[in-house]
Amino acid sequence: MSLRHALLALLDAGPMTGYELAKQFDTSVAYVWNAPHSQIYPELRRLEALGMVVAEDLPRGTHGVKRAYSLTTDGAAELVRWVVEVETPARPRDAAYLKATYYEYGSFDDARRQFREHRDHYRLLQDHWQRHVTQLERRETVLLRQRLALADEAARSAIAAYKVHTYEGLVERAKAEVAWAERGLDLVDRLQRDTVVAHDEPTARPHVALGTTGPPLGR
Amino acid sequence: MSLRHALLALLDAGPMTGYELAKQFDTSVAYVWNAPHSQIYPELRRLEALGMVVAEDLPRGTHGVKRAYSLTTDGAAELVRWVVEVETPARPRDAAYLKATYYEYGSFDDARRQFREHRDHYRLLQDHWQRHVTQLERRETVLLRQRLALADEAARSAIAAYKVHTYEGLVERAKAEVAWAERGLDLVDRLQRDTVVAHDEPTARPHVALGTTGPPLGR
DNA sequence: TTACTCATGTAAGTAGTTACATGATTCC
DNA sequence: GGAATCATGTAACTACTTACATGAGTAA
Repeated sequence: MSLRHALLALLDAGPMTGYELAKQFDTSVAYVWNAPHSQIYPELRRLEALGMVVAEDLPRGTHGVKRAYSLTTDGAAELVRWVVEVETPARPRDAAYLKATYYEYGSFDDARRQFREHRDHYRLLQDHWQRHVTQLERRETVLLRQRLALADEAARSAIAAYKVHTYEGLVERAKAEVAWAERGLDLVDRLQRDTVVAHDEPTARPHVALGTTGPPLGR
Repeated sequence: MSLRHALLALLDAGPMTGYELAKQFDTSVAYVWNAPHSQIYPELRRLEALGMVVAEDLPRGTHGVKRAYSLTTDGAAELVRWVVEVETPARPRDAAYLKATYYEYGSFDDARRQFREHRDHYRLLQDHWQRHVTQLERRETVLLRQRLALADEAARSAIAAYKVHTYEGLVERAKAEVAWAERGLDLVDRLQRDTVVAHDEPTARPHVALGTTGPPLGR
């Protein structure tokens, strides 16, 4: 249940509305944890019911109202509890790698397309993450500044350093994915050189048991 | 919806019962995609209803029956369609990295514990994946042998090579995670050297807005 | 007879996705 | 007046988790 804790952590930088929180999930936090507003608003209501945040109704314009949420001591305690807690890691579930295991069902060109998409995707992510590292190092992000302004002198370097370390790790991860995809492209070239299969023909076909054409009942 | 396709791919090696499929998810496939039997049995029934697999009732012992599933042509077509399709990558959702962004809420010792757990976890995974690579290279896994036996001469090297490449990628990934955790441990040492904070004291504390101790209404 | 593996399910709950829905404010 | 942004929700659905439930077969 990390959405909850991501929200609590964001609110530690200061009161925010659901809309502002959702924007954070679209920008800075987005590349570590992603959540749509349809998940955020109900979760804020739950956190409020649990006493972990309090909402203040703020006027906007003449008729409008918005709700700014802030951390309570209970919310702060839950945030600390979560950070200290050692969780059992989530079970692996990687659609791209699962699929890569079965690229032989497509043609060499199909495999190449997949690897290229993978490479391009992680190049973009690498760029995003790298940018974020730079911003953190220069203390350019609003959220980090707010956190640093509220923090003890002694804590400041650690607050920034952990964030930099995390995003640097993500940059390394992205680089590894790009390298994997590039090695994949080389592999496809090698496989094709060693075979007579046309570049746009499936390399292998699934094996269907005889007489199992599926029920003629229609589906 | 990769569970479906993982099942179809596994069934391409030959007919299997739900139980046998679940075992595959506990062993070989487990470190790429994981699914409990409570998810597998209903999905097999759905695939049957869609005509993508057919079930055969096999006797076991004197009274027992078991259902062995095999691919239909529709199932095989769906498998190929999935492999060729380019999917939009899943939104990032990494609980460990999200938490690492906020290690300052714990003590230096807490951060060290987290990094050590991370390192140890990925060392184990690296080992599992490395073993699997070796087994694939030696053609020792049952599933791979069955696939190779059914396949064209020309396709054989590709079938094995894609799998080896995938698991080698996972090994690299695990190494990167171990390295990240080790750099994290170094970082904690450096941070501690530069500070007066005791090793078991929180580095920073969440900032609670004044007067927001939570509703006294109880929760 | 006891313990283990084989075998197949259901049920309740949580988390996440996608789409629908509405209205105010601000800036051009 | 219209478009973009601010702002807050609901509803239906899918995927996954955890726990409950049951029973046959096999080997010590």
